[in-house]
Amino acid sequence: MNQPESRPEPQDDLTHEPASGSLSARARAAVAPQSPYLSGLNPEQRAAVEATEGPVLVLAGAGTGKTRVLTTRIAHLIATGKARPFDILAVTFTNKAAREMRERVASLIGPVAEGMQWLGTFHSIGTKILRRHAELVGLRSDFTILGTDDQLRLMKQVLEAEGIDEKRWPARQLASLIDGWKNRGLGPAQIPGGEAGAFANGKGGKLYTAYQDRLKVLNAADFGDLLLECLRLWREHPDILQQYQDRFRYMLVDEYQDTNVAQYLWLRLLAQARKNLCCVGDDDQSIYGWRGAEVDNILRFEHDFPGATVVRLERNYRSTGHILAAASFLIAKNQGRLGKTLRTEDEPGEKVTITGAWDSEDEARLIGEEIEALHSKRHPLSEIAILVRISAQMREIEDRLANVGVPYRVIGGLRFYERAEIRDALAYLRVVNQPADDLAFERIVNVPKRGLGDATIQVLHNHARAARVPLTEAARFIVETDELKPKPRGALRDLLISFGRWAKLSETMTQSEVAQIVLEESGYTDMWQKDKSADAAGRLENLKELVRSMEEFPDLQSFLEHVSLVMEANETDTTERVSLMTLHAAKGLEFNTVFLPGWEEGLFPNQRALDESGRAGLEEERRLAHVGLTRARRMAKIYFASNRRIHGLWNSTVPSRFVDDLPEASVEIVEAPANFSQGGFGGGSRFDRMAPFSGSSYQTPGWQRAQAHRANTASGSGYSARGSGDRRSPMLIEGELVAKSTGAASAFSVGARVLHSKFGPGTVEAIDGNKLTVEFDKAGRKMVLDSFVEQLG
DNA sequence: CTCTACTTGATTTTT
DNA sequence: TCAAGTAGAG
Repeated sequence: MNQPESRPEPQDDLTHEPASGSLSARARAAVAPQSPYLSGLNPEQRAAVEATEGPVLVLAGAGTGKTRVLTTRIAHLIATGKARPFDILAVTFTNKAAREMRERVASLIGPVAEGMQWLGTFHSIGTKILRRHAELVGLRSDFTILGTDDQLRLMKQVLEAEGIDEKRWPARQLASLIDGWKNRGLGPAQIPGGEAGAFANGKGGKLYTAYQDRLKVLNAADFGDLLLECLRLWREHPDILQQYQDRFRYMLVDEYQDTNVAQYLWLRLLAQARKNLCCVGDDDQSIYGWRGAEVDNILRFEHDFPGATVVRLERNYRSTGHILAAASFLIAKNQGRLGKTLRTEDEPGEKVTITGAWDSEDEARLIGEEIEALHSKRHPLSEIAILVRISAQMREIEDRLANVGVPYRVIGGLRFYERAEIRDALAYLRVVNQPADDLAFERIVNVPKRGLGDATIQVLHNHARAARVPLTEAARFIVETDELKPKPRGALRDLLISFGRWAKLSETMTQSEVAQIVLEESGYTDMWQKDKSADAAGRLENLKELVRSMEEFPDLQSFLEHVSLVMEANETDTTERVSLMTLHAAKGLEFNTVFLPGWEEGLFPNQRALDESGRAGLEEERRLAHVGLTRARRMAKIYFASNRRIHGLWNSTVPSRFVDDLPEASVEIVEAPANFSQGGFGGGSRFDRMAPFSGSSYQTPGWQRAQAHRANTASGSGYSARGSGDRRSPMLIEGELVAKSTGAASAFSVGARVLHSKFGPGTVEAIDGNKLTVEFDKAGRKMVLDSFVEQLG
């Protein structure tokens, strides 16, 4: 929700039966035939919009007008009188998507869209429902929504109370375990026997129960609860479920491939009665399996909802031919998919380019130069994006862009409300608003430093637990005793007095005035003003922004609600900048030109994804590659580096297998310009003469070998340019290695002892073509090209 | 209680 | 490499 909870709702909300035969409805239906909103749709889109009754699955490939279908469908339901705005449940994953949907519906049907009170994220709608029936799930209607940091703090308390060593069994791990259960819709009583014992010698289940109990005591819910408790509510109170089934005459879900089991169950319960459920998604863009999303939900749809209408949107309106061909060819390698074939009527356009760099620094340099060139040809910087697999790749690119003076902006990272200063400020306000909010109190009791450290907190906890009262109350008691030393005792008393005073103020002043005063008097603003680190100024700015934004809300309560679910940085920055973000953050966006660095085995596909999830992991990585490519409208530029520093060590790398998954006809290999400025040999000097890419197939082993060779040349000259003491002449190495890797199979065998020029001696563990997995004595396990090592002995 | 020196370990992230 | 989080001194 992007508006405060106080929006007026019709009183008859849950009981009034919509009169589908009413005069007004019939009148609106009569207008429908002219419906201008349908005119621009292609036949498939139109089918998806007009199939209003029964279950509908819209498989919407990238750039096929998914949002358009969704919003037009809503407009259609309303305009034809089939539903009133508040009869429609429309769920998204992000607030941004919800906001955009609301705006676009409004642009189609006008301010009537304002009446769509059930348009929002799963979590905001879950919250709304829970607040109405909070008592039935053991909460009060003003329950607090916990962020991840509060969650972790609470988790630590639970571990401590159970006497579990937090070093051996980290709270983080418990948190992800419990999150996993919640994602699967499992309450403490429902976790499978084997899994309950997965943590702290069989205490997993017990800890989950204890955690849930603590949440209830604190009158709090974490994000998972916002859905899970709805499920419990509906299962235990079928009459309430029925109210909502009646209420939501039509249901729409965006990004259905991202739903987890809990969300699926949530939707299924609601849709059971009327079955007017329309899910829009793209199995090829499912990239959140690691946080509980079940691609299966979309693959299973027809089975779960028999008789479902399935509409495929395959006409792409975004990308040119070659880009689309590359993306489609790539994703076709995946097994577990429903299968779509994207097509475009656009021109073929430019081929997807693949550029090899010597190392990551060189890669950043090449990208920087390319951007400068585009910029000088008046390509807008705001239409350029650099999409990386992991955020660690960003630094080097940022450095380079900053160096050459290309303005950029990093998208993603911490949300506004996740920043420490915002969470701190909110914690103060939470305690003012609700003195029993232990988690908030604990967060700020010693921020800024007041001399109230672990020891004091421990005393407070003991008292609070013994007397079964909140920390603030325990504190009030303790300052009257002499249990604490004079210094902390005085500090604690002062703090309590302040909180009393602020609470009084909040009765008469507006919440932003109160916030201003609280931040001043607590010394919090002072703390950052004294801080001389680079980001202190920004933090103060954020605090100001927080206070300012509070003015829009009727009261503190509704502000806190808004902020825990919705708040984000306001992006008013309109300057021309290149966007830098992770591939995950890029989903749903599009740019004229997209740079895709780091296409190397291990990095992308990410080794860890492969290790942890095997083929499923690989396919998700491939979908990520597909998402990356389909962000581009006119140009997609892939890069790989032959050497990359990982965890501080230089690794030699091989190009990603995804490069080989691309269709040759839509791809162009670009020879990176020689890097004279670094005094190197120029990775391609010899290479150029050999012209290995002029041949027919770059997908053959021959191309692989060429890459191997290339990697060699690059590292050889690269290292000698760095003067790192490579005694052998690069040219000589080249000769050796070419000879070595020309053979069909690797010259090495598993168990062989080898020597690598960078990593030293090691043992070959596995062989995959010319790629060796070697366990190095010092450097650990690495994947290297066979051409990089010498046989020992 | 706080500050500094050290160990440790390291994707992707919305709500 | 480098950031975050912990252990021990002041």
